[in-house]
Amino acid sequence: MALNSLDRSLPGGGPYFSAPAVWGPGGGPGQVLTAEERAMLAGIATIVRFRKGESIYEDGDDASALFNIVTGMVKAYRLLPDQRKHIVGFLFPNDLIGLAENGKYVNSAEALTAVTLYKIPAAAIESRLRLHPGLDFQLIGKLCHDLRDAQGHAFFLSKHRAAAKLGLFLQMLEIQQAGQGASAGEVFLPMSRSDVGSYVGISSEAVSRSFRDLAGRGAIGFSDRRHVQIIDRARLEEAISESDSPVANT
Amino acid sequence: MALNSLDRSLPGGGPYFSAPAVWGPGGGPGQVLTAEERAMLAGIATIVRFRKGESIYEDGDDASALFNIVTGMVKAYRLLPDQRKHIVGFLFPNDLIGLAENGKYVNSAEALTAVTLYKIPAAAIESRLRLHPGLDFQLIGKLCHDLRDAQGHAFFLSKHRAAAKLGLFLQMLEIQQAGQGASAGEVFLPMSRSDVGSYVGISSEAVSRSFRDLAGRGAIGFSDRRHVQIIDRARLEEAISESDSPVANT
DNA sequence: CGTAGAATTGAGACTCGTCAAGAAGCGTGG
DNA sequence: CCACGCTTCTTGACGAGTCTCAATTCTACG
Repeated sequence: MALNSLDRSLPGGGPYFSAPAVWGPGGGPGQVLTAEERAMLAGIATIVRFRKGESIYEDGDDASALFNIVTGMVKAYRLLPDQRKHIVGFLFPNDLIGLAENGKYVNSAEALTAVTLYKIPAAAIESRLRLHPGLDFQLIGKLCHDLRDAQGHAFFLSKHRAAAKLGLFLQMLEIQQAGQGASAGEVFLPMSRSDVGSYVGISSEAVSRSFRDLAGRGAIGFSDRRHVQIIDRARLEEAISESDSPVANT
Repeated sequence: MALNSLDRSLPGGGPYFSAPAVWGPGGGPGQVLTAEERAMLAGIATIVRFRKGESIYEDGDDASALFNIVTGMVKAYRLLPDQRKHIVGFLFPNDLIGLAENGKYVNSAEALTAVTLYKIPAAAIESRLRLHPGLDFQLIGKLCHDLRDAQGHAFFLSKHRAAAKLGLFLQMLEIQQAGQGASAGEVFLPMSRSDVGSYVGISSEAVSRSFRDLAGRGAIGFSDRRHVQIIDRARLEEAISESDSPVANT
């Protein structure tokens, strides 16, 4: 519900994504596409929708398009040799998904909620980038951002206590969702406990237990299995930094 | 020693980096800079050297330049609030380091060995990118590559057994170093046990113990604390996949 | 050659993974 | 609308693996 009270109704103005400046001093919150750039992209993009649980693309498929999320949440995962899934990230409105390597997707994406996206054909991308020099700066900025996301993910995993990982995870989701207009302190968890566990590197049972512990400490509260509210930030921070990750002095 | 028998002597032909194609079917091993592009970069780049242990740049500094490693190895880390270090990656010849956000570096870099790099002033980058449309494709490719590296890092951390993490770590280093002309099966570890532990998410003691165990199994051997050889790849693989990471079905 | 830091090794505590059972939620179909 | 069944989630008990603390050995550098 509260996921996109952002002023961005579906028939809206075309693809949209932004990211902090890379080299410049960043004279503002973020670089954004110009109106012309958006219009150009809108000309080649189409709107597609997926229901909860549907697959958007799969690992190894030919990368026919790049997607720009308008509404909803998506999980990106990679299939391990033993058929299990490793969650590499969760994606939100304005995110760009479907980056490829050598023309093939390198992971799979599935809708966690109903999702609306702009689908931008891959064939059109490269040539358009040449014509619109500003665009690739956007893309570079976006990639840098994704890179930091991945490093943040690694940071979760480097924590050893389950409660610390989940605390950071909740903080990340809250920041994301606050940016989408959700009420502060409220976090929506559309993904399963298994997905959370796979992302932060613990078992689904440990997810349950640690959520319960955090709630017991008064740091968070559940109105529903999928809706958490952050009650006491100090206690949450405390849980995150208690007996931190191993080593690291040198 | 064996780190750069690659045909790339220091007075060489200027900055050099390559990465797999992103969207195209990738008609080859990698996109590389054209001779003109390298010449152009050489015109604005200078060569700098650092001794083992010296700091190349630090988190929060103004991002004055981008660096391209010619020779040597570098560690990138982030300082945690409690003054400890979290290793975010190890970098090798041809890697690009010093990406920034809003004009500030987002992590610190330190030489693990004697290092030679091209220093490319940040001020010159943006304008040059506009003049040379091919360059940003390079950069985009590079970023995608780094992104996958970070995801690979996350993958280490998602493994729970220490031996598995170290096995993957050794494989990663071997691949890197083989590309630099090192003899196959030989891995050089210029970083401390603490650095390794911080990177793969275990304590330095666990690094010691697990290396010993891997050696005991006959998977690897040490000629020296810093020089490992991979003796039995099958056994190494075995150690990596024994009782994999937790959960992940859904 | 001596000292400071790194690496190794050992012993004990604690967390989390695994296995297993029960509860709760969701969708389907009557 | 309710009943049914399946999946997901929660909770418990046990065991394995790693962290911590601490002592010892090794290495590198002055």
